[in-house]
Amino acid sequence: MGRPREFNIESAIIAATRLFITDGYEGCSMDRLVQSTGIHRGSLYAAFGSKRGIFLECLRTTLTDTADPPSSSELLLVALGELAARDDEIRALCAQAIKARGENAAHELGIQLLARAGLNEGHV
Amino acid sequence: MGRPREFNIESAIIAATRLFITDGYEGCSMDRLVQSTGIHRGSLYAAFGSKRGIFLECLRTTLTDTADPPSSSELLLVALGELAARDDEIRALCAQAIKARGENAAHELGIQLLARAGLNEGHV
DNA sequence: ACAGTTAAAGAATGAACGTTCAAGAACAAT
DNA sequence: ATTGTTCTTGAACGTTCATTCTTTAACTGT
Repeated sequence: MGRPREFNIESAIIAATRLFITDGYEGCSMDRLVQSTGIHRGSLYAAFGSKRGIFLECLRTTLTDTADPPSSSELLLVALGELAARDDEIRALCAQAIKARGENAAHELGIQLLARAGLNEGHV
Repeated sequence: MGRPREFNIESAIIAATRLFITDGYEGCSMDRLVQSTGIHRGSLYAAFGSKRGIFLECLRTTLTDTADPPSSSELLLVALGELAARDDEIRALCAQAIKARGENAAHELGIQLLARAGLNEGHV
């Protein structure tokens, strides 16, 4: 029933995740999301409801699907830095992920924060 | 020569710093900066040149004036999370501050990141 | 063939953004 | 008193933002 969906929602999430990681949440516009996912505005809104909805789905997928913590930390970093303080649902997701990381979660996040900022060990 | 400046530039920096810390860089609009510093648009632009100029001055002041690292870490966190990767001048300032913090800079930043996100030890 | 339903497509919407500008006000120097 | 300079003030600018809406296309069931 109805016209079939032409885009793959999973690859859209992957593309959006990549963009959120490189540009941050506020730094990433819907225009860029439309452009980089290859999915049109209306379709994105029909599928996710809002920009926040897209991010939420990316975060959920990343945190549950990704086996090794380091690679899922990048989006977690964005969530913690820009969204968690003001968004209960996102904060809860973050809290859960951090608890799962155990003792040195803070240390690893700090390292990743520096790496993301372009401040790797030694070379300024 | 000329009309004397009526506002105190240092207290403007303090007010702006507070706002940047609570709202982040992108999350803090010029409207709110105008409102919370009590200085009018034109005057802010005359004094700092741009929104980035305001932030840069806040960061410089915070990093050099503040004796204890923890309290200056909050703005550093904002700089690292939103600006450093794309802004050479800000990245250089951050690099210097981090070098000065020594070995466990990353660990302390991670802790502060979690605190800022509202994820303090234990209570979710 | 024809409803009925769902997706694609992108123009349109209004609010919010950072920034600039023109007018007036307050001072020093002549 | 006049000129030159600097600051104040807030309206206005063009752009970009997230979101909505309308139209058209593609499919299923009758």
